[in-house]
Amino acid sequence: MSYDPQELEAEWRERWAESGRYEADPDGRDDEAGEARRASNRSSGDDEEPRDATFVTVPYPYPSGGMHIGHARTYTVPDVYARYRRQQGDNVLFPIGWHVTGTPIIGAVERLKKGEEEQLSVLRDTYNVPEDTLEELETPMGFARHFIENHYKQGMRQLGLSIDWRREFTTNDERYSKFITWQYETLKERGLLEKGLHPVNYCTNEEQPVTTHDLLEGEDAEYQEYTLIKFRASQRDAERASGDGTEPRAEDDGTIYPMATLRPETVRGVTNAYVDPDATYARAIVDGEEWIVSEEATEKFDLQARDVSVEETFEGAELVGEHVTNPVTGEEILIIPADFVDTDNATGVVMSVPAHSPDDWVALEEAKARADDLTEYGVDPDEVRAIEPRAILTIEGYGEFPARDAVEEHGVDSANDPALEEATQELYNREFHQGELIEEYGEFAGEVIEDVRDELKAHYQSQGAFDSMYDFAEEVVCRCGGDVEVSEQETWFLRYNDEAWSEKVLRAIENLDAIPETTREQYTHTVDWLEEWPCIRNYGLGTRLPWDDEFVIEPLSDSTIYMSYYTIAHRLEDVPPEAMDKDFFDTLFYGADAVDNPDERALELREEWDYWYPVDYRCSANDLISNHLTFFLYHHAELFEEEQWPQGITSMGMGLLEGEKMSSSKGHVVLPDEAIEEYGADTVRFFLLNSSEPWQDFDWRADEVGSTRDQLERFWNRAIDVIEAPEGERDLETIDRWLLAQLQETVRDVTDAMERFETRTASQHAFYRFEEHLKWYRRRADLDRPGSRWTLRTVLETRLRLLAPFIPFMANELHERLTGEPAEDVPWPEPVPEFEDRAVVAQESLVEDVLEDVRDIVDVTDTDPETIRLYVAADWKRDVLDTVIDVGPNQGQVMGEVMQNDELREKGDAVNQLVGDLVSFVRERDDETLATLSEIDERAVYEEAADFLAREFDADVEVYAEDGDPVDPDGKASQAQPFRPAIHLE
RNA sequence: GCGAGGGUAGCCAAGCGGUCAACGGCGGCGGACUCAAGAUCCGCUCCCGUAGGGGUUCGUGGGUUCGAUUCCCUCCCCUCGCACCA
Repeated sequence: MSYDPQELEAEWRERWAESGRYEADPDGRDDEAGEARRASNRSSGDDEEPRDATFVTVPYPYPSGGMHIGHARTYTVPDVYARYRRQQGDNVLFPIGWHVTGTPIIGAVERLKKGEEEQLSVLRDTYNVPEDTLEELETPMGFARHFIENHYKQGMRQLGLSIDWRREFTTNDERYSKFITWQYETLKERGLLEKGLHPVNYCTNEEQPVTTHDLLEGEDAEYQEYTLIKFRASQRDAERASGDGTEPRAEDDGTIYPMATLRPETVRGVTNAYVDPDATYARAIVDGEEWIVSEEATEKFDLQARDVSVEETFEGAELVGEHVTNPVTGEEILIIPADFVDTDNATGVVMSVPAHSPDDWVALEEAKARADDLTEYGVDPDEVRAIEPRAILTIEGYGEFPARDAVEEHGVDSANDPALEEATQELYNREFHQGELIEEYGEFAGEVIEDVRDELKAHYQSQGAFDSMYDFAEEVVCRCGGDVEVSEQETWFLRYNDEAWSEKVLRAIENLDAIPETTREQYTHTVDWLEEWPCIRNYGLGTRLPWDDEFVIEPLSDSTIYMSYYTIAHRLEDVPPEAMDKDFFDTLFYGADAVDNPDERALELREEWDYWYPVDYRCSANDLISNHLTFFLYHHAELFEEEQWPQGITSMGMGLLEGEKMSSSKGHVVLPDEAIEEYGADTVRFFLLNSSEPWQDFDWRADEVGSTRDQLERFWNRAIDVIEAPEGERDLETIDRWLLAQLQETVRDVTDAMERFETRTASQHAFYRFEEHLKWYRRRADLDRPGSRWTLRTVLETRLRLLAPFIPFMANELHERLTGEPAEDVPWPEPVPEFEDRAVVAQESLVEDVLEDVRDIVDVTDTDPETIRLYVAADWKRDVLDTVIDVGPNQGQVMGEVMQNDELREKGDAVNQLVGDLVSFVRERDDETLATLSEIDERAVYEEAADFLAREFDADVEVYAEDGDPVDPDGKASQAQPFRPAIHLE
């Protein structure tokens, strides 16, 4: 009966689907499927004891594309745990749903409808969507449905995931929306939602907010908050202007020239300003003040919720030569022209801090060099040449003007030198972390920038000297071709920085089983820096904001407590959506007393919710810790009682394909159904769970998957041999007991590992490590003996149960053939005390040691011995060992003790040497091992193994006692030490 | 920069104070079986070695210890997250 995974797996899938094997209902709430199942389930069939409810979840898939092998692991990890807990006797619920909220699916559909080549290629080539099906994908839910049904669901079924399919839903379902509506109404009522302004990426062409996915250029661009330093027009210019007849720009000192910087602390180092003389600037009334900024900037301010009216526009050249006053120092500075000014960046009026900015240093040098040319703008060249850098901080390792040092050190020779960028980066960094402000900064003097920047900024902001704006550092373009700017929009926020709320979450984190443990700190850290979260969007699939249906609740905000929805999702058919109002859910989650007139149906559902909740384990991904998983904790902490808070979260690593990141757009993915077709589902599962622990990254390498498949096939063939051989009887020899002892150890190791989600360790022990034991056993034992056959059957049965969570198809099939029942229907193994035997394990390792030593000698001497003589150490040596064990591994003390004995004293140096060796021997072993060893009759062990060794080396094997007057041609016998026999080959 | 994780033999990867030249897998080499190939089984796979031995190793440089791959510190390098994106 050869291994045919396709056929075998198809049968089991069929069987599971037909019997509703994984449909889980609360004990006591029986349906027919549950009855039938329990009747066939030995572990929980007759005894009355209720099973523990275990609830495992995994983030519902987002079907904006197909499923790949990385997803396969994500969903198989909880499946393995679910299967394990079922064998442990638990009632286990593992449900799944579909997340369609937000814009990615809509975006994908749009791109498809536009006929974008890249999108078509992903659909056609990566995900094998048939040409005539493409049309069905042209609506968002049509698109989602396709991937749900043809990819995810199919992949999950093929993998053998033990999902209760009755409970699936999408987040666009009417009833689900009712549930989310309840959630947000409740949060609003509790004051955890807040309305406010928030910066978003905004397409100026489409006139709407856009997501990262919508961007053509600048996908990685992040907007920054610039500080605006509000320089004011100087009186002097007004006078001068009226004197010489040119149009005065600054009629009075109320006109403001906002200059943007990311380093507000440099305000005291500004020596001059730059404008682009050829660009267009504007005089605008901004929030009631008169501002001079670039024309582009007026649009930005308008988008950023400021009240802007442009009074007039003019050339930048008109600003050149004017003077403005520093709002902090009161100093006047000169505006000069520069071609490097980008008017589309921030305000288009640039301040210059030559002492601390290599860019500005170089620019000033160049400005001075061409000062004479500036007369054409009416600028006095001497005034330009008189501009001196002004230092505002001190930093170790630099002179008065750090920018000059940086420029010199990096050998920057012009404004276009690439080294300038490097010099700037380095200096900005160092100044930020090490620079100390000079005395003029008063309360901030002597402080390191890093510590006071925010405070300093707030200080001047409150005085009206500073303001702020958002802008990108690079150009950002929408897929529609439109310019993307930062806009401030009215939005609703979840107040994740609310102190009382955060406190509760921190408590939830404390009590959480965070796997691996190192993630706990990441949760705490996230809670610490999390601010308000804008929880709505202007468009997308999902639930409308209950009190303003212009907005949709965004994906990370409608997926925080949906695990509770699984508990009732399959029983809502008879509840009309309109009945699912606030009272309904209050009753469901808070009980009959929570409302005046509790809905009977809700009360009934409440029992099931209560039965399954809390979530025992959520298996998720590392990169979701800082948002989804923390939000999940937030909402549970607020909306549910502490007993219903999540018990555990397992964070998973990501997947690589042949050492590289997977990418569906490049077609660099492996689809589960292709992999399953090629290798079988058991192989795919086993590879995914065995090649690394869940939280580590894994690497799908085809040749290793292939070799995993070979290993499983070999396992299958051996198992079939055992199953088909006569049963044998329990008539055990030492080597059988040795194998059974190893089996108990394995059961223990595997169980411990499973409890900690260590799927790699567990499957390694159950499979590979035990294969090593079997390898040895096959060499050592006579496999035709009835006792051996009994042993091999026992071992196989236990291992199949241990492996059933990993390779359920094969393990169930083989177990059923062996015992008449599938492995999943019998209990998880426990160590059998009768077979635990440290002594037999220790003895066997002596045999392994001797085998290895003899082989070493054979190799080194390149001989083929006819006779192998083993000499077991003399009794007195054993006595010395006992002394070392008694006294402890201390050379001096042991010698003192040993020298009391006249006989030993006579042996002199030999004893000293022996004690030295035995001291390290003892030091390297724990007490239990030593105790086990001291019970062993070493000579008997070798005598029993003599036949085996003779077979291995095709030689005669003689065992002697060193002190029994042995045949000793080369005088080797005296080399014997306890547990290390002397060896002679001839 | 901040937070987290990691750097182990040709590759992947375990070990996390002594039993470690370091589990296991892949690849490579040799042998058995076979007409042959595949599969399977056995052995070898840092260097040296005609007796089970010796030498040098676990990113770098220090330190703690009788003893460190394992603990502490320095530095270098890599990966992930840092938000309104699922």
